[in-house]
Amino acid sequence: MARPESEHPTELELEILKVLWDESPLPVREVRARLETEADRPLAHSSVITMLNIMHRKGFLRRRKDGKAFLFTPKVKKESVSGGMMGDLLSRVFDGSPSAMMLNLLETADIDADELAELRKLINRKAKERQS
Amino acid sequence: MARPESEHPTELELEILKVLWDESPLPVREVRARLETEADRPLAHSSVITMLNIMHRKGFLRRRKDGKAFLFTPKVKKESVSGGMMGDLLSRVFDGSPSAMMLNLLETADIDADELAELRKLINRKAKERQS
DNA sequence: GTAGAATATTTAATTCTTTAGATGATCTTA
DNA sequence: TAAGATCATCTAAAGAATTAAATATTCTAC
Repeated sequence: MARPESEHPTELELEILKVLWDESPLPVREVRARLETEADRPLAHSSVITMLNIMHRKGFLRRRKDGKAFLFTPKVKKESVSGGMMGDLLSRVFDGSPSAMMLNLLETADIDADELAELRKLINRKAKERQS
Repeated sequence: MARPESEHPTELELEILKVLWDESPLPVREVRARLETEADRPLAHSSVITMLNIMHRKGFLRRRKDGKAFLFTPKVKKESVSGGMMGDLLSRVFDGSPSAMMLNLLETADIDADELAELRKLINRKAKERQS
């Protein structure tokens, strides 16, 4: 009768993953500090522990005891999470059409000339790869 | 102490919006039928009403009485919702870098030669627009 | 050894999301 | 006009997400 647990990280979970992708392993205390300074998310110590444990249960993190404290490490790669979330949006919003998604990106995001050149390069590289 | 209401439609809300973007206005009964056939989402009549009313409260839908039944119409455009969700992902996952997002799309999605050509065309068109 | 610091565990409160039963109102038709 | 169909409202249940207080444990410094 309720929403099933998402396979993708939630808002806060993603913030925590970002902290740990940037550097890990980290103890709770450190994760808490960085959430405050880097993500402007000041949480109580116990809140952070709760989240970290939930994420451990979900399989997003690895947890290892170091003395009396736990150290946390991401178990999922940044690329795979991004890819999963992109794929999700691609299928749910754009009915699986990459060019529809791309078009939206071009229209919505404010992209300067350098970025456009960069994008063109990416496409050319991809086109070359395909030929092999 | 809890999660704030999202500015973007949730999973089920998006399915309902898709139905209504495809054709509207529609009465509850019709929305229900299409959710079952098109989205493989068989819900009780009252469940659909509840959702539609929530979405009305959130400002996603317009509601108008037709005889004894209500007719529902989207109040938000497909492009604006897609754009919002893309922008959200762009900032939250790719730190606002469109080319990082694009790269991910190219790597993850399985894009054929025609799609690639299409994407190149989109970029060229955008580049031309920028010059004006 | 005792006070305090640093940890983790337990518990729970709040809001959101999803689902739907029970009930009531109104219309149609036999 | 009474029964059934059709629709809305009210109510609520249960899981998910977010936050944190209260409590217990263990280490450290005096």
